[in-house]
Amino acid sequence: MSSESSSPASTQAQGDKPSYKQTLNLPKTAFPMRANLVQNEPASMKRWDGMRLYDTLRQLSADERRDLWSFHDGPPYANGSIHLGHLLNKVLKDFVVRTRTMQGLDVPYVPGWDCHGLPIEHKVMTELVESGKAAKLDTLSDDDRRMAVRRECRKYAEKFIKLQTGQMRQLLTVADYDHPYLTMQPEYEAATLEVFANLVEHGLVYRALKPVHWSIANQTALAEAELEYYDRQDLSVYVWFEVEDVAALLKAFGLAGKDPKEFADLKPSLMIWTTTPWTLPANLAVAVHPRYEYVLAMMGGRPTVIAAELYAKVKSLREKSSAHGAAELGRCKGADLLGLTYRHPFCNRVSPVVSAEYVTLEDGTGLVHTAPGHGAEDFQTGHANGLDIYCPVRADGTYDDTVPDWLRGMDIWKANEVIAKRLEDDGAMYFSHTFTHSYPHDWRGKTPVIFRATEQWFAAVDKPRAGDLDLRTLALDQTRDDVKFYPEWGRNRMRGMLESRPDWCLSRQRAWGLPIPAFFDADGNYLLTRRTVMCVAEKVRVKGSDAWFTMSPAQLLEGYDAASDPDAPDSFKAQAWQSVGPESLRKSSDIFDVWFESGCSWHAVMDQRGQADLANGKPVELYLEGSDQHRGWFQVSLLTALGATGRAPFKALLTHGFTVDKDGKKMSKSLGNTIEVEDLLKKYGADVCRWWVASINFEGDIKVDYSLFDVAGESYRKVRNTLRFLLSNLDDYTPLDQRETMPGASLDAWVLGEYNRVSQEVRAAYDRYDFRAAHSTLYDFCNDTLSAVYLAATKDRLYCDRPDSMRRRRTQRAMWELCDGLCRLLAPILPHTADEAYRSLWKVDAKDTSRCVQLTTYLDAIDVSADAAWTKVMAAREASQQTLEAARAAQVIENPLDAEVHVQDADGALAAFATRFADATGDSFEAEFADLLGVSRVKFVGPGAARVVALADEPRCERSWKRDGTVKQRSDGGWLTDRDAQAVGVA
RNA sequence: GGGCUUGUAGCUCAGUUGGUCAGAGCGCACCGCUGAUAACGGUGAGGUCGGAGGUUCGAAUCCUCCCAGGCCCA
Repeated sequence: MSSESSSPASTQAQGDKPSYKQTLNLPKTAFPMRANLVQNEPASMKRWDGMRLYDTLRQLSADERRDLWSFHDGPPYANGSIHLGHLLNKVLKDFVVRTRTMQGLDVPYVPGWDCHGLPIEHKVMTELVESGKAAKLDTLSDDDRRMAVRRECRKYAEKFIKLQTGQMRQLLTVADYDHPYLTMQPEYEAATLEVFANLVEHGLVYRALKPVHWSIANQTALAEAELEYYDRQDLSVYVWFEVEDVAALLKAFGLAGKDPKEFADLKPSLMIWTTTPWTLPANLAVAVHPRYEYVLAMMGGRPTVIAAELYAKVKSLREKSSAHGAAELGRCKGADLLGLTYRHPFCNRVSPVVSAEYVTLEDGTGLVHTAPGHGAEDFQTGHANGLDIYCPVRADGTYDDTVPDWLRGMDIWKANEVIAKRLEDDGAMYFSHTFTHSYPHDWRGKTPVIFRATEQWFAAVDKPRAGDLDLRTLALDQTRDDVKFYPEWGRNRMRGMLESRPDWCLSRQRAWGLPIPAFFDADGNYLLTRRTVMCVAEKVRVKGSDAWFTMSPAQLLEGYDAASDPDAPDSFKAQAWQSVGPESLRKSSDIFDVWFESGCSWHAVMDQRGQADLANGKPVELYLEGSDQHRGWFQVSLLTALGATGRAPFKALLTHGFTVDKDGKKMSKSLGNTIEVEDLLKKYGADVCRWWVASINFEGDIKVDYSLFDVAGESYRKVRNTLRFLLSNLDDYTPLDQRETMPGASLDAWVLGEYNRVSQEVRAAYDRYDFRAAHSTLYDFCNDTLSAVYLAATKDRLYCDRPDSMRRRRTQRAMWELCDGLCRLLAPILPHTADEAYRSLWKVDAKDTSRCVQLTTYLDAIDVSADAAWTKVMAAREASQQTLEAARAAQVIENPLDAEVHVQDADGALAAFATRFADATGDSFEAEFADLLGVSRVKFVGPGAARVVALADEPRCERSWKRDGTVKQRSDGGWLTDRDAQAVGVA
């Protein structure tokens, strides 16, 4: 308009351009648009540390007598840097702690580490070997050597605990990092022994043979991780085991017509195959697969039982003729062979055919030589069939005296040939040849390893606990009825694992761990009672488990008297022993399986620190770990607690899935698809990483890719900008102590009502650990309800109204509540950003620690009652947006402020509401609706009359850019609406 | 090989007990704003719900099998 350039207003403004800009209340805030998380999060951390946030929360809880809500951290292994799984796990735990804390509960969180165990010891031993120190250690006494290794292991664990603590703190987790629990702490070790003492008392601990990997060269047991596989030449033998009960054999193959006596002269036999002939003296059974098919066929002149599928293959090893079929006498299923018996080819005994599912048809004969003392599967089969765990091989790799005399004292490797020769001579060898295969070797000595049964300590799963049910039944009962599972399918999964788990082998033959406090006398009898364990526990509580290695049996048992211990074996009570005393005892050299230690944390941490009291029926509220812990920590914790107290240590179990790459594949260093936590933190900052965690469905596999963090970053920025916009419009606002009530007809009441609903939804989602739902509800609220609707609609009044107009102040009050409430709802997920915004809201400076969102609780519901008509208003708004968009597409208008929209008000509800609105607020509802659409004017019209009218010909307010029909030239020469004229103070 | 589990638009996910359940957000495309501006607003296109059978009047939703993943065992 030509008149604009000549108006006084324009000349009063700067230079030649007309402007009312400096008369507006434009947004202003110190809260930056760009978060700069990587740079700014450390400052938040420092501030929280300075105010001792964790301790302050505990103090606050004590002062306010908050209810305790106990949460228990499962200990990660003190080895290496934290990985994505840790990030996910620790952040989820932090969500739980923070959401419950903001609810007004007392939620202490003690982080822990699993410190003992093979991975560390192995790593330390490797370093000692490489540096040449290991050889020196081997010259020391057993106790001294172990102590030396243990010292190195402790240093190693401490180093990584420190490293991981720093990394976990970078994730902005709130925890008692000054007082973590470590499974190698004396008080933890002592408490572990206390639990063990209870298990011993309840008769659940026993000693039995079990095959382990054994290094003959070092006379020590080895773990899987200590094996290295190299090629080795061995003798592969196919051996006949002559059937004892020929009649039963004939019956199994449906050959009842044959005469057993006559048939027996043909020496009908089972054909087995093995690559370790030296284990044959320990053979106690032959295993078949119950569903496979077996044939009885002539091989090498004997009626031979062999898997149907392997018959031709094995027969061709020795017999070149192709007419195999003619030699077949009968067929049956493996199940039909069960219970048959055979004579050992050179030991004087008869053994049975048993069933085993692991029998395969890839190699051998389908009939598996089973030596329960010399193989893991053999052991299980032996157990299942009540066989002895027979192991005639001594620690030095020679046979003991239970084998035939021609083998006694012989080295097992030499025995391979001797046994083969004997089988040949006796006509029991069908075929043999040397072949090369991959075979496990000792990582240190590079010598071949064998499976050898050794005495181990076990916890019985099926034995009745004194005066009670057995652990398996107890565990199944409690996981069926008493424990909650998130997600629910965890129940089924864990119960399935409980149903099939074998007895728990508690012992390991290592140095870096908690010793099993058993004593042996010269005859091999052991002393292990509740009292002896408690006696040792006292020493351990003072000196740590090193005491076991530095103290003598007499010192360790000081204060213990076998004679008065009702549980002590008679041999230890006997007069003769009493005169010799504990000094004559030998200390056990076994340590506990590390799972036993971590499985005792409910007592060692939660009981001891007063956060739970299982014996008196106060278990922990929640354990939260990856779903692998259904078999791991959850299960071992359950078993130790049931064994010691009869009760489950937790009320609920929450599991998350595992991180996979963007294609859903497992992450591994060898595939090169791993992503480092350090890199994510450096690139995105903790709050964005946490925002990402909150966005995922953690129950299943979790895809991880940088692009997903980019998305999380974008989404974070939207929320941040909403907070920023709220803050920037509150710059000139101070909340009044007394809250006025919002007129229910006002838009502000509507948005606060929406906030109340969202707040309730978010808190309910937090309650059920549905962080994803909370995340998306918060996100949608910021974007949709606030950014697109409320903030867009109120911009005009905030900028253009008189600063202290009632309408503007009312909106500012609503915005204050929104900002305050949002900060608190966001705080569990975005601790840094929420606190940054919260502090900005209160305008406290960097050093000021008087305000901290983490010390608040969620805002109570705001006392408003929005007019029910707002639902219709918002629907009409959406419909009108379509009308507007169509007009824009038809080029009726470009800028919405050039438009008057005729809004369809079919039932007159809007018009009716307009009256209530005007009465309550003193403002025009048409103008309010125009703001909701971002247009200049609105009219309510009847059905079918919705349209857009262009207002380009009407004068435009130079201040608010509206064409609301009141624009005219004012006393200062500017063209203004009535409202703007009043705001500027011109007539 | 077994137990549990996952597979819905390019991406992340909603879809209670089978019947407007084919949805949301991001991304993308187009438009607007330029007084939230390394921002903001509006509109739109996109999927035979891993595959194949089956039950049913009707299935993403129940059953069977298969394919591709994950955890734990063997």
